[in-house]
Amino acid sequence: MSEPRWLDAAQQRDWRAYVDGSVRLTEIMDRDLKAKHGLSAAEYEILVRLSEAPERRLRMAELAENASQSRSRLSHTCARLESKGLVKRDNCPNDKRGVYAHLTDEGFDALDRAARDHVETVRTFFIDIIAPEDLEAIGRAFTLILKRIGSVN
Amino acid sequence: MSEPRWLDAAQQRDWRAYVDGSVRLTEIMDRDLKAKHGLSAAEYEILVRLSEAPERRLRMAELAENASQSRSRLSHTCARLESKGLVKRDNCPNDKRGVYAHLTDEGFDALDRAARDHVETVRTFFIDIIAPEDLEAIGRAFTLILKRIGSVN
DNA sequence: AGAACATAGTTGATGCTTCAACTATTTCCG
DNA sequence: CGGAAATAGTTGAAGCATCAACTATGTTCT
Repeated sequence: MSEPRWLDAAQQRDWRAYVDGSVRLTEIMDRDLKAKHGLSAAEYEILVRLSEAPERRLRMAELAENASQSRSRLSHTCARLESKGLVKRDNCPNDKRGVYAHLTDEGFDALDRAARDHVETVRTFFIDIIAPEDLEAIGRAFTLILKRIGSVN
Repeated sequence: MSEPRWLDAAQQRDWRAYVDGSVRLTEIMDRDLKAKHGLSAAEYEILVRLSEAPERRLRMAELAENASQSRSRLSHTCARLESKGLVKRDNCPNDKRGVYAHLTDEGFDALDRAARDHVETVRTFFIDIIAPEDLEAIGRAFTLILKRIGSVN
């Protein structure tokens, strides 16, 4: 067991800023979405991904992947969304194990309303206060992180 | 109700990279900490903040603030940590409403062990793959976000 | 064909988070 | 002083996430 390679002062400062900032940012956005539209972040993310899919529908596994959720979590959340009438699930004709989740018209409208508020919050607490070149740096960094995580799983 | 100011393609790309990346990064780190040391991220964060405080103790409210947790959540999590013997709570002599949470020796050791693994994970998925100047950009950006959020509450 | 294995998705139990309500103490201010 | 309001912290209920177990179907290989 070798000595750990501790972070230097600058690394620690930046890492901490990220951890604290992202925790609080997430909290604000979740609360906002819930208060104004009754949607959890997980639900919102599912609606977004479905809205962008061809014919506004996706297989459960693909939806789980896109929304960065476990299949179990997706099943539960989808059940809730379905009971709200925002999503509907149908059997897949080709693969009898499969299920398509698709956005209902009502779901699309709910998403549209939520997204209009959401983008303002994203601007207020993220986009509009970060220098464009820093935003690019964030994009680069987290794309790398995603790649790194992908290569592990 | 005016038209929303939608994000342009680059902003959307960077924002999405951040959202997806941070969700998956958090997930990996939480899982790692839980598997190797039986600690949730919330528990770990509390131990860290206590370990850095003078005399390794803090008032509950201050600890909640430092660890970015609600007081309610802190109460629950502290109760769990206390039952594991990692933290102890005592009444505050000055303020009879107040409570000090302090790290036990056992808690300090548990944190030390966890931190040694944690720093490696942070390096593997964050520090070591991000260009230093991009890391600085992240530090700058999230410090601004924290300031922005702080000025709201 | 058919046995072994892999994949798709769901379910229920357990545990953590959130929210609102609550007690107790302290501060503020007429 | 003394009542109103603010602050500290806890609690229990309800909601959401995680985990392991499970059913059902599809794929592979001999």
